[in-house]
Amino acid sequence: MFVREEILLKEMVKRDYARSGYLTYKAIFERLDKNDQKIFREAARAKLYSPGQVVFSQGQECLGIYLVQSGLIGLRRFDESGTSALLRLAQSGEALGYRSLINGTSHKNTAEVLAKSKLYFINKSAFQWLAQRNHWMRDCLLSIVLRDLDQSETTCAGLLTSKLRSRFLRLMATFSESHGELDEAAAFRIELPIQRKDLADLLGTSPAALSRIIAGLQREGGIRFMGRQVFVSDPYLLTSETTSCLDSA
Amino acid sequence: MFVREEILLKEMVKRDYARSGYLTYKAIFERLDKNDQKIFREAARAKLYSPGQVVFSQGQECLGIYLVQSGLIGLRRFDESGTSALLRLAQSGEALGYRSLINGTSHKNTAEVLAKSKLYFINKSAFQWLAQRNHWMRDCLLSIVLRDLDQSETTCAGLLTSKLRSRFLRLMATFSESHGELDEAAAFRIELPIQRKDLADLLGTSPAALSRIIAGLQREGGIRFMGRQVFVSDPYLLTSETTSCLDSA
DNA sequence: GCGGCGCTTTGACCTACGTCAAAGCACTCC
DNA sequence: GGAGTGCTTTGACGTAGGTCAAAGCGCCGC
Repeated sequence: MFVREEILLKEMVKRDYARSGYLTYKAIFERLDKNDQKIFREAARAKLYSPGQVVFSQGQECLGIYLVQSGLIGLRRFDESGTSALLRLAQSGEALGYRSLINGTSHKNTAEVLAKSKLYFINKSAFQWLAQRNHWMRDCLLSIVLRDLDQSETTCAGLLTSKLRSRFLRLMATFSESHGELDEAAAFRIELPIQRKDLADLLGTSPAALSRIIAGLQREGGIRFMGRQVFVSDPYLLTSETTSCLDSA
Repeated sequence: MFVREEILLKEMVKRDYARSGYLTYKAIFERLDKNDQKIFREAARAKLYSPGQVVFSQGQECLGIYLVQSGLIGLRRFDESGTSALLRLAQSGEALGYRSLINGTSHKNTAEVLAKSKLYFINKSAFQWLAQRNHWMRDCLLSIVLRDLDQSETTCAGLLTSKLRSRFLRLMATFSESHGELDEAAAFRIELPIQRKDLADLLGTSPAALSRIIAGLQREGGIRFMGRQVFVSDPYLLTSETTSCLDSA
């Protein structure tokens, strides 16, 4: 049992590394030639945002792309009746708004700031100029979009088949990859980047229901929640949970 | 009221037209030069499938792409515990499996035949050869994937915020675009392309629950279900329904 | 015609989750 | 310090929808 945990943790760290190696705008920037890097740099406008601010709104015309330098942005979709859901989070290295820019539509989602963030803005024409001259950028964008699509379909599948509890644990598992670290006291420590309300929106539930799920998990043991800190003493909790709870029987 | 219905129906037909004008593999084929069209034709292998057959399975290596000539294919995702969900449907004109081909991964979904279908198979190397020589194909693929991503995010948002009933009505609305027609008796007639069981899988529910939703709608009036035929006498049903039923108050 | 098979509907029951409101906490501002 | 504000948790209650099993209903082959 102990050995298996060791392996699991190494596995987690490895995945973490793989994740950071993902295609980011920085990788794209570095592939530009000197001249285009200059164009890029001159076009980029840095701006600081604080929580609650809106970067762009659903339905707005797309004026350019935003690159997340630091912080955390949430992409939210509103339906006709005004209710909304958090579709995904964008963190350091990711680009926002390029989709609408590519196919010339208005923004499909609202980008809202969840934590103090620094973004670079690059206007439409500069981006298109660069994309025009660097054909390989299309390929990069294609693989980014493919990855996003796969992620979206994965969460879709989760929503179609799994209960709240399972989805929450899976969400914790993904946070453990991006915001987790080994801990001497617990086996694993996760620093949640967002508040309960937003966690709830990400899971399509209410803060109240989420709170109960958390209380339940804590009662059962293996995991402890203190504000935004999560201590996982049984890492299998995060990976083992499947839809039908067959393994708990 | 009557006038508004007329407008709505015209609107629907217009959207239907727009939909058929979407980027399909046929459009791509027609843009190839004579020589590449020949390569394309020679590489394509036609095959007939009947309901229940599996075109390719999740986890399998991707050997090439499939083009739907006629019929209907469902893309299904299984999770670790074996439960599955129908993520989307692919009909005439659409391509399957190109995603895994582009980024060189194994298939993420299982393609299952929902209605008697004719597919063309194009092997990996022929496709890559064509894509190599025709750079604009990347752009086409990019916009196809962007559209798919938007669709996926839209259903995701629906799952996060809406109740079964609303999602079902929205599904009917999309079917009305692809499989609906004006009808002299009812205002609108939809021929559902799939059976209840699959409808349920598409909505992430059980056939039993779906059956009750249908019975309920029928009791309230404005829509009638007879097997796979749906008669909509109040087209607003399909579009008006939003999450919180504010408008029914 | 009859039985047999898969799909769909119905019924009865139960649970997960939504909703609303109150109370508990943490943080800031005065 | 105390009041105010926003987030989170808890409680009480209602309901949508899951589950299982039985019954209805085409549809096919014989």
